[in-house]
Amino acid sequence: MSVQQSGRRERKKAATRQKIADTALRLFLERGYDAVGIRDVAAEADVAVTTLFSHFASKEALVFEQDEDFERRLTQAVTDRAPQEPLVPALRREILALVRHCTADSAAPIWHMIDASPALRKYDDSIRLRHADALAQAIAADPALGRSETAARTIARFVIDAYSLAREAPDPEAALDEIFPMIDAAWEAAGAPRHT
Amino acid sequence: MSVQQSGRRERKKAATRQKIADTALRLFLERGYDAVGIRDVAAEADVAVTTLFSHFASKEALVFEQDEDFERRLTQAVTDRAPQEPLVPALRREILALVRHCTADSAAPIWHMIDASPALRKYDDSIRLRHADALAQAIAADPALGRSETAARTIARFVIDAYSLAREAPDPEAALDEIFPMIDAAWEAAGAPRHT
DNA sequence: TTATTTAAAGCTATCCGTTAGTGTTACGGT
DNA sequence: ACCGTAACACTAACGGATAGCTTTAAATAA
Repeated sequence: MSVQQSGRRERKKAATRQKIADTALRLFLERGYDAVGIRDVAAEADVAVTTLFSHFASKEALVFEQDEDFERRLTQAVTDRAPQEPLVPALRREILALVRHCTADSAAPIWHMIDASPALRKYDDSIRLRHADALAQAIAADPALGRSETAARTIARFVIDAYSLAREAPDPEAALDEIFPMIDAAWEAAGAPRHT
Repeated sequence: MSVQQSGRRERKKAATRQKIADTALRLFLERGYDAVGIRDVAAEADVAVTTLFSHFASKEALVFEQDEDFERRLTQAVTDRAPQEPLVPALRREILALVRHCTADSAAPIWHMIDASPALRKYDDSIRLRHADALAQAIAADPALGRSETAARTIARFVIDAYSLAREAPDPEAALDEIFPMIDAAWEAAGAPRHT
């Protein structure tokens, strides 16, 4: 039961996963998401359909492969911020970085594809909501903030809203400039139940 | 082209639709959403599967039959409010009524079923987002409010968040008491670009 | 080394939601 | 009475996803 980190097995598994993801994204961008079937992806990646689904939970998940650290980055923006740095600006910085990342030219075709597919949009929405839950937990867990759990959940949602609103806005950074003062005001209005 | 409201045809169509919805909801509550297939519902309602799908766009839509006026009620809360009544309290009243409606004992089993099914939760989330778009339009269309389109979209999202957060909270009304002051602060912070 | 265990991948067959194609019935307008 | 068409039915299939079982090959024990 030695803890071999880089056995051949795990490398091969990771390679298979990567090959599937790469193939899928390539085919999706070439022919369109709806025009490519799971069987096409599996055949082109030279794996069985069951293997594909042992690596990815659904067809949509193939597209959001890279997006995995979104949740981690947001929660770390809360937990790893400088001592006594206020919450909202820290979150704003991270959201700005994330929005820039997904509106960059390199990511544009992918997000264009997502926006064009109802199934992908729906999937994106639902993972964002799960991210909001994680963010809410991180906020609620910080005793220095001293807000109720409801306030934490609420602000977490608002921050996720900021991300998706900015992503869809014609000028994402200007949208954030407008939304975050609103979030800040909401956060202040939530008050600190006990701060003596 | 007379506007016959109660032709036999339309009555029969409505009856068929109602029978399908009733049958579906009954079977779902009896045996569980996942344990009942579309073919089961169609057989029990004595219609063809294709007929079922000509009345409802998806299996999930069968569950949200009643919930159709959600969007209309919210947008009307904006457009039909008393002259010069501020926006946020009007929205708060309506959200409170909607939350009470869906947390009432009669609706409890349905919402329990929804919360238990990932597919239904996802569907619910996505229709709420579409409702937010409609609400944003209603807000942006009111010249008396004088907020930017981004601010309108943002507040609309926040209001929808309030609904779903309250619905899931242990004490929904207390949650609204906490969330709406935050929304109000956000709305005030958005300011009125031109009000002279 | 050889043997054993176990994780990864494969194959087959199928379920289930959903849709296309094609009729058939019966209501409504003329 | 006639015709157009809306509602519904039937068959067949498509595409995503899964269950059950076998095969391959890496890790570990002997």
